[in-house]
Amino acid sequence: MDFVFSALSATNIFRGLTAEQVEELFDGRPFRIREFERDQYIAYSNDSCHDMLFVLKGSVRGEMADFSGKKLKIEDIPAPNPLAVAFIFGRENRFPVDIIANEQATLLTIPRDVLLLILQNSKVVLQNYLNAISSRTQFLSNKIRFLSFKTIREKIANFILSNIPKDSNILVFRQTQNELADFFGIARPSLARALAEMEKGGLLQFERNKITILNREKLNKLLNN
Amino acid sequence: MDFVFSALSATNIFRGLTAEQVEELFDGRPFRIREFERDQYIAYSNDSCHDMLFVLKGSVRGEMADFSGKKLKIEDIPAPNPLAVAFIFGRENRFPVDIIANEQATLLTIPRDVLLLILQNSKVVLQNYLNAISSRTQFLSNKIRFLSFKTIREKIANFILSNIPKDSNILVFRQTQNELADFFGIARPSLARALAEMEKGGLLQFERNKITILNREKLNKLLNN
DNA sequence: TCAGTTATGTAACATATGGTACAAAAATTC
DNA sequence: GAATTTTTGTACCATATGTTACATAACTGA
Repeated sequence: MDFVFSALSATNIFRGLTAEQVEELFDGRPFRIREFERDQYIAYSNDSCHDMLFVLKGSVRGEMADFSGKKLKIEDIPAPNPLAVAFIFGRENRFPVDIIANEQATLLTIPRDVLLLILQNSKVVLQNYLNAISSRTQFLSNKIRFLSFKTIREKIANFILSNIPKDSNILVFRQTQNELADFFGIARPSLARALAEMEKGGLLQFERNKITILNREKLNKLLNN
Repeated sequence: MDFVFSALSATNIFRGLTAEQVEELFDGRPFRIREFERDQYIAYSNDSCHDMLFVLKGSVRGEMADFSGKKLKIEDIPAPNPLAVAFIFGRENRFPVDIIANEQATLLTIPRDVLLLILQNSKVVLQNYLNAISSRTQFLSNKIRFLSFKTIREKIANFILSNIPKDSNILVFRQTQNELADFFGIARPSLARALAEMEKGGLLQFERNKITILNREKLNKLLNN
């Protein structure tokens, strides 16, 4: 049972506490440990969600099921990590995804009420929890902001200006053009073409995975036409 | 000063408490009231965010400033409502937007530490707060899901299947096609054309603002090509 | 060094969507 | 109910992006 608390103390939610302090916080309150086999369903999309889950061992994935039941997108969550932090609370507290074990996995289940008690009893955990959920919101906000750029050139300009060091005009990206194109949700040749056109237009120079900004003004302008 | 607590008790964060109970919770802890004129800046994008804000009177707006400083998008927040619930916590606790008064407005400022204390002292407020921030996450998740549909037909299929009553094949929408097109982020004639094509394909029938599903199968298929 | 593999640059074509325009239909106002 | 405004349906064209294909360049492992 010891490993439960030490695994928990390694999560972002209980960060800053020792295994002993975590154990103290639980103070004998109920939780459940469950084992899952590879490909076993842990929760179904649309299930209502009363408990907080932690992956203690192994890893699980979230699959977005669609109207006809076919799988769509995947998110992997390795141990030790909390699961769906934002879905226990909120108006529609249902799982938006199927949760499935990638391999033999150990999960911890904490009833929402117990979680609430813990949050009230530990300022550290409360702050960690708020941080986690807030970071997620901010992550999603950025994602939406990114998706709101319509043209490929806008996406490129946004990517460059967001990732380039403040004191330099050179950006070297680690991804391949293919990965970048996937990240942008566009086709690879379209990315190459757009870069080539921007080069022709005197905005930048590029060579494989190195971009040099030539005209920051114009790049900026692209983003608020 | 009474109106402060009664305004607060009308927000989703203090819902369920009377003005007196809210006052008790504050227990003399510090907060600040500030007045703003129309078009006055309340916070600048990228300012770090130490305090929670409540709009007590009037209304404010969030404007996303872009790299070159020009405005982009707008979100209106009327009184009485909390402001940027998710930005006080999290990794990058900075305002992602400029906050500007739409009219004469009264704002309440609560230091983060005081907020944390209140969250620990009131299970109701804590739960409300978690609900608020979770709902926002879920809202954003749905938004992203929606944005991930690329073609207009996919968007339409998703819209129909999400909004149609379970026991019926008829969807009547209140918006004009123009509003719907804006919501989808597409041009109005493109929406009309897509609907006409789907009608030709035998997926649905439509007439002004009434859509009848003819082939639910095919609509489903559109969403997981 | 060489052979094989992967990544990149580019071209030709197909297609989806945006922009514009306009007529018909419906709704609104007087 | 006539006049005006808004909404809808549709056509035409311009353009951005996807698709496919292929040649070249860079990388990788023996």
